[in-house]
Amino acid sequence: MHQPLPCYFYDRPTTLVAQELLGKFLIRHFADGLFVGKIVETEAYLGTNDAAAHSAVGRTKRTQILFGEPGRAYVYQLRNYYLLNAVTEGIDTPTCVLFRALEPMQGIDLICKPDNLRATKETHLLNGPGKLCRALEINLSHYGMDLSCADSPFYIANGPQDHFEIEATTRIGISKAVEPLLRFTIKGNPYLSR
DNA sequence: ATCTCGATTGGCT
DNA sequence: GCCAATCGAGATG
Repeated sequence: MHQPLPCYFYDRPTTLVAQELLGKFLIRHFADGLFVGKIVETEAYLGTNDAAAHSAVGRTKRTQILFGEPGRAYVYQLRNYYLLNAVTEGIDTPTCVLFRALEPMQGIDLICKPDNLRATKETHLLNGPGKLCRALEINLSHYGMDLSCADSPFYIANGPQDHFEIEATTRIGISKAVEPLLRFTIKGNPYLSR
């Protein structure tokens, strides 16, 4: 029923993919059931021409997946947290989209683990790139995972045909390439970060 | 081996 | 709004 988006969905300009991922579903398989979250906030990282992108300095062990096939998961660690991205565009184009916030749609009881109890409000459970990975148990073991495969622990699928307005703002938490409007949100959605 | 820094978060002023 | 926690990647020696 939740059909994964094909890998060619990601093989397009990253700013477009970042906007089109809004409203899509992230499906997470847990042993106890299925969690579904709607993507409500993303950021585009444009690779070689983007000083804020990890791949701006070139190919490293950490960033190698960005140079490969679109539709894979780029996961990396920042302090105590993991952050999830989807690789976009073609081979040797090291671009990606960061998943920054989800609106829970189904299976919210599956993610109310001890680490998340402090987030008493439902709107504060998945409203940040580190928080959503913690809640969904996403970590470095998912580095390079195929986001277009229904057998993966999690993948991206179409959501409902809702109408919403996309708002573009500056990206959060970076010190280089601050100006471009590469953060995209579903305008007015209550589950956004910040 | 050592140093610097960060696509964050939570707590405090 | 400010700041510390905390730790691996990447750069440098």
